[in-house]
Amino acid sequence: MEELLDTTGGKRGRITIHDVAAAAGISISTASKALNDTGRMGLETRERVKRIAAEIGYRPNALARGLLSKRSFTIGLLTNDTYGRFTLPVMAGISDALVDHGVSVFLCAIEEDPALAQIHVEAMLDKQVDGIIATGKRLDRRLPVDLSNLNVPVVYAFTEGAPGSVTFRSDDAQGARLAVEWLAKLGRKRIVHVTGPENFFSVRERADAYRRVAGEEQPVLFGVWSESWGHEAVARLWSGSGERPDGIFCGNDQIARGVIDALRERGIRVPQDVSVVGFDNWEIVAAQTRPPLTTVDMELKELGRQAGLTVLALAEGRSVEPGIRKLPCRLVVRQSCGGDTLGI
Amino acid sequence: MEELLDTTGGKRGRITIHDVAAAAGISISTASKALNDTGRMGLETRERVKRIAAEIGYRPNALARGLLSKRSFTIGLLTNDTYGRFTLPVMAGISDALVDHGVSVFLCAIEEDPALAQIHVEAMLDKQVDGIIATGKRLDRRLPVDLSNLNVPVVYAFTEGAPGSVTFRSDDAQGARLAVEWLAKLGRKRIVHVTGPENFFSVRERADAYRRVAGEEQPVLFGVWSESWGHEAVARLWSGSGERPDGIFCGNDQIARGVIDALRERGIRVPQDVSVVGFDNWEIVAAQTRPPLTTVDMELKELGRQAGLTVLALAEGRSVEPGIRKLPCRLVVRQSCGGDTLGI
DNA sequence: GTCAAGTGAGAAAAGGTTTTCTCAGCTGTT
DNA sequence: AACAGCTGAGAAAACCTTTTCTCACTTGAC
Repeated sequence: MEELLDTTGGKRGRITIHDVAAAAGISISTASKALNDTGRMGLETRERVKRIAAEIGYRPNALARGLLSKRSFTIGLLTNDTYGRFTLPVMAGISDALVDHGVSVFLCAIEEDPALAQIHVEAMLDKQVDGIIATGKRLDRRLPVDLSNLNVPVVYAFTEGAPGSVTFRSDDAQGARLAVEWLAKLGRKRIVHVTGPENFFSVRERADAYRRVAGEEQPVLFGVWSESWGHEAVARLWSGSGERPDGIFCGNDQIARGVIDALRERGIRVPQDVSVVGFDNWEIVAAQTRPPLTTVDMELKELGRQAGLTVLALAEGRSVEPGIRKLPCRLVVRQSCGGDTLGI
Repeated sequence: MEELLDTTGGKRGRITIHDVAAAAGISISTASKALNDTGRMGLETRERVKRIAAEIGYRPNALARGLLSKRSFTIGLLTNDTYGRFTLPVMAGISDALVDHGVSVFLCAIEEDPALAQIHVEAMLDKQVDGIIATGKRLDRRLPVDLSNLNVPVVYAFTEGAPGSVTFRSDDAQGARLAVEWLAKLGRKRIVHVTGPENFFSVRERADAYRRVAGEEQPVLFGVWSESWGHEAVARLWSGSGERPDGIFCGNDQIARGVIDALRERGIRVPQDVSVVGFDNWEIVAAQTRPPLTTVDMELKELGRQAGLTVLALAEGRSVEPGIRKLPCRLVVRQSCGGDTLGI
C-alpha cells in the first residue's frame, strides 16, 4: 500500500553509441560508420561492432539523428472525424504502409475547432514531422485549418484539399455503378436510390452515376444519413399506388439497415422480393443486418496506404504530380441482394 | 499537367534561436534565457527578445530541446482495438488532457500481432517517448507485448496491466448497479440480465452486481455480443410458460438493440410493457434504436484523461501509487426504460 | 628508393537548444 | 579607497548522431 511507483521516467543509462565505441575499443565515428554501413573499414571490424551493439542493446536515439538529418521519421494525421468511422481505416492503412519505413504517426483529433487544430499543427511542426496527412469525414469539406504554406508536405485523404495539392478520394461514381450494375445483373428492373442529403458532393456523384445506369427518369429519394430515413423512404415508396421497386440502392449502410428493417416489418422478403445494397461496408452495421448487407466498400485502408506512401515520397524530396486521385470501390457481396451463391 | 509538386519537404530556412539572437543583437544564451524566463537579465531585454521572436515567427525545435532535456513531450498509445470503439474515446481523453501540456500522441494499432507490437514499441522508444499508455478492448486480456521493463513509465487503460503498475478501468459493478437500480426505481419487478460470454471478466462482474441488486436467484442469460443473441434471448424468455420479465438489463448495446427489435416484432411495447437498458453507450447503436436506448456509459474519455495525466506525472518523476483505479460509470437516460421525463 | 594510390580509423564540426560557469561593471558600505 | 555583493550578459559544454576531413600506414609501380 505504501510502496510508491518509482518508474521515474528512468532513461538513466540509456545506451548510446559511446557505449558501443567503448565496448569495442574504437572511436564513435568508426562505430557510427560500422553500424550504418558507410565509410571505409575492415569487414571484421564492422561485424564486430555490429555484434557488440546488438549484445549491449544499443538503439540509436531518433531525436539526435533527426536533429542532424532533418528527418524525424514521424508524420501527423489530422482528422475531424470523431467517430473514427472513416479515420480508423485510413489510419490503419497509413500505419501499415509506413511502419516498414520506421515512420510513426501522431494522431490529432481536432473536431471542428480551428484553435485546437492550430495548436496541434504547431505542436507537430515543432516536433519536426516529415509531413502531414489531413483526413476527414466529408469529401467536400475542408478541415478548419490552413495547411497550404507549411514547409512540410501535406497530403489530403477523404477531405477536400488545397488547390495544387495531392488529394486521395474514393471513386463514388464507380462505386455506385458497381452497386446498380449488380442489381441489374440479378435481374432487378425497378431500382430506386435512397440516399443522404443532396448537399453532400458524394451523394450527388452517387446519384448521378445511379441515374446514368438505371435510367435518367429513375427516382432518387434524398434524405438524411439515418436508419429512420430508411424506414420513412420505404413507407413512402410503398404508400403510393405505383409500381413497387424490386431493388433499392442505399446511400449508406445505416439507411440500408432502416430499409431492410422496414421491408421485413411489411412482410416483404429480402432478397427474394427486393434486393438491397448499401454503401460504406461499415462492418458493424452491414454484418448485423438481417440478412447481412451487400454493400460498397470504399477501400479506405488502401486509400490510407497510398496517402502514407505519397507523403513519404514528398518528404524524401521525390516529386509527385498534384491532383485528385480517385481510388476504385469494391462490392462486398453478402446476402441482401441474392446472388451471393453465384461465385462472381 | 506537367508541373510537378515541389513541396520538397522544405525546412530550408527554419528559424532558429540563432536568428532571434542575431535579430536582437545578443547572444543565443541570452535569447534562450529570455524566452524561457530563466536566468538574470533586464526586463526590457527580456521583453524585446520575446517580441522579436514572435515577430520573426521563431518556434523552438522540439528535437533539439528533447535531446537535452530528456523529455520529448510525446507519448505512445498502444492498442489492439481495431474498431476503435473503445480506443477512440480513450484517445480523445488522453489528447484532451495532454494537449495543454504540449504533448503529442503516437497511435499504434497492433492488432494481436506480437511482432508488430514489438516494432511499434521499439520505434516509440527510439523516438524517446516520455511514456506509453496501453489500451485494449478487454479488461481481462493483456496486450501481446511485454511492457514491464521499459525504462519509460507505462500506464494501462481498459486492459489488464502488469503487476505493480497503474491501471485504469471502469467500475462495471457500479455501472451494473446503476442500471438495475434504475429499473427497480421505475417499478420493474422481474428483471433479467442478457449478456455476453461468461469468460469475460466484465461480464461476470456485471452479472454479480446484477444479482446482488435484483436477487441472487434471478436468471442471467450468457451468450455472445451480438444483436442476434438479443433476439434469441427474447425468444427463449418468451417461449417458456413462466412469468415474463418486465425489465431487461443487457450486457451491451448491441444485445439491447436485438432485444428491443425482437420485442417490437412480438408486439411487446418498449418501454410500456418492458424496460430495456444497455451498456456501453455506443452512440451509433444506442441512439438509433427505437426507442433510443437508456444505457450505461463507461466514461472512457474521462478514463483516457486520467491515464494521460498519470503517465505525464510519472514522466515528470512524480510518484504515483500503483494499483487498479476503478472509474464510475454514468447512466444515460433515453427512452427505452421510461422515466426519461422524470428529470432525475 | 621515391611516389601515387589506397586503406583503416580517428578528430572535429554540425545540428538547435539549455544550462552552468565566468566575467565585467556597477552600487553601496565601511 | 577598498571590497562585498549584485546585475546583466556572454562563452562553452552538454545532449547523441552523422559526416567530412585528416592522418598514418601499407601496397605496388616505376
